[in-house]
Amino acid sequence: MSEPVRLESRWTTELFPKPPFNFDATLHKPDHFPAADNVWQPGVRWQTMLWQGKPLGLKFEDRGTVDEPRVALTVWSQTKLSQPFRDTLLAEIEYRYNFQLDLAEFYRLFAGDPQLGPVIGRWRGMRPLNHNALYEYLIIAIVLQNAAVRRSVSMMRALFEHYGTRLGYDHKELYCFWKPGIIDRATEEELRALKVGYRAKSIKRVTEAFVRGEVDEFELRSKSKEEQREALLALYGIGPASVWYILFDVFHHLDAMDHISPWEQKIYSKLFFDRDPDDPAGVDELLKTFERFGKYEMLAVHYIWEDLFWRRKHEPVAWLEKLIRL
DNA sequence: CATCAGGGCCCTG
DNA sequence: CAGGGCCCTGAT
Repeated sequence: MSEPVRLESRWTTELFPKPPFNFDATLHKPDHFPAADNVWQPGVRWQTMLWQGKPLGLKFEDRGTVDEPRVALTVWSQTKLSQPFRDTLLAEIEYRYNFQLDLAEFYRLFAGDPQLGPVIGRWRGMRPLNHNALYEYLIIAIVLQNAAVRRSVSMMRALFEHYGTRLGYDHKELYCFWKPGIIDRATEEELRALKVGYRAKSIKRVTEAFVRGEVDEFELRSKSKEEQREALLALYGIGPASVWYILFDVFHHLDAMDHISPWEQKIYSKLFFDRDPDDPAGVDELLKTFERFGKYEMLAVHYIWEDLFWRRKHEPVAWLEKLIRL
């Protein structure tokens, strides 16, 4: 394997998320599969990022408290970053990481909810976030389709190893996403050799749409949820399940709870109705119970879901283990 | 060893 | 609008 690209230039700044802010529960989601572009340990997250064509190595460090948040951000790069570049980078990070999200109303409305209230108590300051650009997230979504965790992990690793850029910074080596043009020049057969199966076609077609400039992530941000949904569904290989993830994670629609796949149905059914996963509550019944969370439907589900996976991180949750199949 | 279903999606009828 | 097929892989 060739030498990684060493990032020698370094710049440090500080970020001030809106309180309350829970660093670990925001920067690490225990239900996400591990990938070669990031590492987390309590209080620190290393994450690569491709911004305006430049591969960057980011390091976020918790330097505050839930009520007085302060995050040190160090950015490694190949060459010194200009002030305008730094400004757009910080604005992008603020957007993706949801640092200014105001959780006050959500907490006020649901602190007394018998199920959500205690979860909010445990995870005050947790917010949803997305580290990736839309294109990158679409690739992740494709790799998740019709595959269990282990397979998704191996497909993602193969893609990084073949098309990504290995970066060395802060004594870590991590992969950075590729520019769409790289995969646009690869053939479908070449992708299939990475054991992504029929997803090769979707990866090619989605990449092609970006290379042709048919998708503009920044323009989409200002569109309505329905317009975003329509634009995403128009992409080959992107269906309702992937769109549901993207509307919440990438476009921050806190109410986007409209899709329940069979394995998730079993888990929700146990969580919300304490039903045996082998005899789960119906999708309609589940969607109906989520309605009580109104415009925060998906945020509420996110809280309850993450609470479960954090619990699992500390001690195995017997009924859950057979449902997630590593 | 063989067969099968899966943390979707597309396409066909 | 229901249902078959698709790459692979692990489970049976």
